[in-house]
Amino acid sequence: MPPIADPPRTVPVSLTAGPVMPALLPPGRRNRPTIEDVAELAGVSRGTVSRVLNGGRHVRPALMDSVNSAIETLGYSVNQAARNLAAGRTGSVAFVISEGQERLFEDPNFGMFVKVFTRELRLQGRHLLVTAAGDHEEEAFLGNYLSAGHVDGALLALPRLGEPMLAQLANSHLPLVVMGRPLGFEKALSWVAIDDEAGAHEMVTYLLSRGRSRIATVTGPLNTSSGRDRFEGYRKATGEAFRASLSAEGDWSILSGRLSAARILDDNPDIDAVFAASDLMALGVIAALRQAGRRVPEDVAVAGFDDSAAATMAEPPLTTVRNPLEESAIEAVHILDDLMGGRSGPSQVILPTALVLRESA
Amino acid sequence: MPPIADPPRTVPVSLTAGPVMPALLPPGRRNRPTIEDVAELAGVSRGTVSRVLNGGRHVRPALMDSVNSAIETLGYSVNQAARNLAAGRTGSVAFVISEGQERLFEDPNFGMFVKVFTRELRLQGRHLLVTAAGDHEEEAFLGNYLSAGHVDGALLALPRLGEPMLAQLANSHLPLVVMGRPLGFEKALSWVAIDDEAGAHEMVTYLLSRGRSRIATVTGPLNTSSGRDRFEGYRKATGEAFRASLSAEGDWSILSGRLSAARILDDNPDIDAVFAASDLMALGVIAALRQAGRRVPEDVAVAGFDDSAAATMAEPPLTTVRNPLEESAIEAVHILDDLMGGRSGPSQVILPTALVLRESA
DNA sequence: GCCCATGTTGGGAGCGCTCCCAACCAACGG
DNA sequence: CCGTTGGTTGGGAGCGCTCCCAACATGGGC
Repeated sequence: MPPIADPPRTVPVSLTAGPVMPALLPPGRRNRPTIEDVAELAGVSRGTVSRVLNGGRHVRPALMDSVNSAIETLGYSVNQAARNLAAGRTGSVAFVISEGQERLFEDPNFGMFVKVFTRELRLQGRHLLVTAAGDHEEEAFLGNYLSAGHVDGALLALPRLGEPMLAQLANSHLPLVVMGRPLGFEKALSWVAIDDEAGAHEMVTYLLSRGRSRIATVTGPLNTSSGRDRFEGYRKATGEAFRASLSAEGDWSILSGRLSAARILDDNPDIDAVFAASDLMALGVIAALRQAGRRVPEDVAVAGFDDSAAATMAEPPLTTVRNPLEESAIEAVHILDDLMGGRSGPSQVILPTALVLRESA
Repeated sequence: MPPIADPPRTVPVSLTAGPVMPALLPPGRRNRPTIEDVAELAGVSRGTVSRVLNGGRHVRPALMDSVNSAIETLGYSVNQAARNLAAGRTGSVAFVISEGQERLFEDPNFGMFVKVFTRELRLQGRHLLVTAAGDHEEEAFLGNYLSAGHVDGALLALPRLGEPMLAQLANSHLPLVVMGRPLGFEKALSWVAIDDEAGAHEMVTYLLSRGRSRIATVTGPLNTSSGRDRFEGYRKATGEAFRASLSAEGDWSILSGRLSAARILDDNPDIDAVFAASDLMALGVIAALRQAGRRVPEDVAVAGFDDSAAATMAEPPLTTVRNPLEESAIEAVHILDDLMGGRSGPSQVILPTALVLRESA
């Protein structure tokens, strides 16, 4: 097939019914039926079709039916760009994460959030935009981008304290929902969190009730609210028995669990339980314990937090605290919807956790 | 602050509060400067600004500068909805995954793809829409949605053979790029894959060269091209020594690695190496080996595939095959861009792998 | 039977951009 | 000097929708 340069602009095509397409029509345009086509077929006006499309208020049932069947036969679906332009919204919501650690992307929570956000948002006809700020420069850029009206709202997962972006966005008038408790902005912002402290407290109390008395802990990063709160739960539950040398700070990862447990074990060979603030760290703890010749759970009980997939796959299966991630995500999207619709002011939700008993403790 | 109805069009507001907004302005609209504002400030026409915005062809450098500085001072940024509507494209690209296994979302690859796709697409002014089809009904819905012109193109991660959606989409005229080799559509579609077979072959050959002679393998799912190809590489490298009982099929997960290795070990207590088709399965293999009293790598060498984060964190660190995920993702987005721009037809890319030697083998 | 409240319906006026054509300009050759 | 060429510029005409208002039904109360 020889390449043809500059085909004649007007091609004298013989009668092919329907509009002859210049073949180079921008992708996506391709004769999609418009609201006008639907209106004509249904014998109503544009306005009525639009009303049906938006819930059908003030439309007679009979008309609704004919509009709907016209939509069906034409295979019509609304053009989001047009809708967004006319309605003055963008139809998309940002999922903002600080990518301080590359690792965040390998975090199962991330995938879960993306999945649930996407699904729930689509029910509202909105899109999810995943945005990550690597360094501070990107962060500033992102802040501007978000404030500039490219999105209708944002879901934030900025776990660390004192994130500069949080302050910037909090002042931007953009509807926001924070995943986790945003320390310093608890009143001003909407957020969805779980009861980290209660969950940790319950777990440690359980351990105590099973006769374990020397309980160590590997905490999450103490510059995150979850890290702090879970530690606080541990601290309160241990009460008088609390000793600083029984705790070490991890970073949620398997490796940090192993290292922290090894360190604790050096100074406290007599521990009989370890509460790890995440399942992954619990995995590391078990590895360290084994290496030190301890049996789990006979010699040392191990408990995790999150009830992630890793918990069931562990050997032995992990006793842990259920972290209702999916519910959190759904809740967040609903709150954001209300916020964007001007239906409510800042609201906060704290979801309960639950003990999940398996074999490791 | 009393609400002000209909503020005069030009308000000499002090810098603090910004423009006084009529409170009920639809979200996202909020007085964003338009292309017209920029044109006025720069003393040119709308058309010229638009040209600058789209690359600046046919615009005098002097004008470009003044337009750009007007953009700067106004903090203007283009309204995507308007641009998309006028240009007849949607500005978004779908990332389609079959969610046969819930697990996919916990797959680090998923996060990596989302991240890289998002980043690269944004450079093109496009958005990523993550879409997953759970059951067949959702799948049909999704197929329609995609074909209906809601996106300009799609990136597909449908690893299993004979995905019905693949056939549907392949006929839809929608620009597509498949991640991995789409068996049955190798010629018709664009795709980006890695050389699974060569990578596996190289690894097994390496194991052989180190004196290991009874090499087992835990394969990936054999209804995926990667699963097949990696197995094929193993098979060819083992040559005459190949024995069916030395292989077992896994599903990429840690657990399946452990179970498969245990099974192989039962029949073949004398193996001296295991090639697992994924790092996660290699982790499971190591666990099973340990449980059976074998030392790694002294008694049995273990090799993985992917060079994921899990590989470095393993104990001992995993010898594995590097899977250039990020490069694949970038390549896919570029190919899709060319496809959407009508700049090229279907094209296929196979990226090379590389041996990563660590301590497990 | 008339009036008003309430519930529907039609269609004009944009939303902010790109596309495209006509108008313009400068430089060049004849 | 004029016509021509090729690069630049302005601005009209939409893209497909929502919003809103005026017009029109309908029905109950008087």
